[in-house]
Amino acid sequence: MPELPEVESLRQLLEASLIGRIFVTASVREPRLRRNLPPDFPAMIAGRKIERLERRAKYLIFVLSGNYRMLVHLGMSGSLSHRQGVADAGPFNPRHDHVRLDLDDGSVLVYNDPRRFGLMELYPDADFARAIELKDLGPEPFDGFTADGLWLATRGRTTAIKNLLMDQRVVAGVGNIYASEILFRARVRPTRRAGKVTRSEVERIAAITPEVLREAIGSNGTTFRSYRDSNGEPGRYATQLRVYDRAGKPCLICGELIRMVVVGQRSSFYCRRCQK
DNA sequence: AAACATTCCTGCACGC
DNA sequence: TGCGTGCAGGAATGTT
Repeated sequence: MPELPEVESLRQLLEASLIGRIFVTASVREPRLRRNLPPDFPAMIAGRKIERLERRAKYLIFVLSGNYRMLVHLGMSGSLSHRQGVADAGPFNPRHDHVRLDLDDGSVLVYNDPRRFGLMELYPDADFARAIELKDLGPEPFDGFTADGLWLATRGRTTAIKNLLMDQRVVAGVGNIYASEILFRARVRPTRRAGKVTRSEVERIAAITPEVLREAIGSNGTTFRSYRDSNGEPGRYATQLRVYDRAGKPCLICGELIRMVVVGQRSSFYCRRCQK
């Protein structure tokens, strides 16, 4: 499901209702996620209070009492829903509700992920700093991502600029949908060799990246197919997408028909007149 | 029925 | 040769 805007929207929503809550019990119906959930997962999380909810790239971080953290990634198809009261916690989807976390106020947090590309992991704080999931991540788009950094990352590179924008070591949180959106607004074709992108284009990309993500967060993200927030509401940004999934439709700027091209095995969309 | 909001791993080519 | 890096492709998986 999620790129940065969807995860951040989820974080904000969950934060409102989850801070101060305590995990009472946990049940694991299907431990086989990207990595297997360990058998002691329920025992390790029980009794811990949620002190803060943070986000890094596309990861959600539950800061727990007793110096523990829970890292959650939603992969392609994951979702977290927070349901008030056990009574309306069901009916659970028997196949894809993999983890159920019961809280001290009777509410329930459910992790659902059909394709199971996602991740849930508990770390003692001491190990968290070195968590392999986080250690190679680049700067956050709103904090530390600069034109200079992107310029350096592109020099001498022959891969397409869109691949680089989706490389989590270059900037953390941009995925397939927003990469197309960002490059459309920066007027750079997704297929351009990264090393051939000019300094002024790099500056446009670096400036527009946080703008697009910020706007998407403001709309609670994009619901293209299945993403729902923790209340089951779809994101509203889908109606504001300018090129993604618009192949064959007129460019909103010039009317030229939007093209679809595969870059790095992912569908990419662009306007051949507006984007060089 | 091909395509998919992600990440990780492999193998090959190239340069030192 | 051996090692490091960049890049492309594939795999994990269930739905629509």
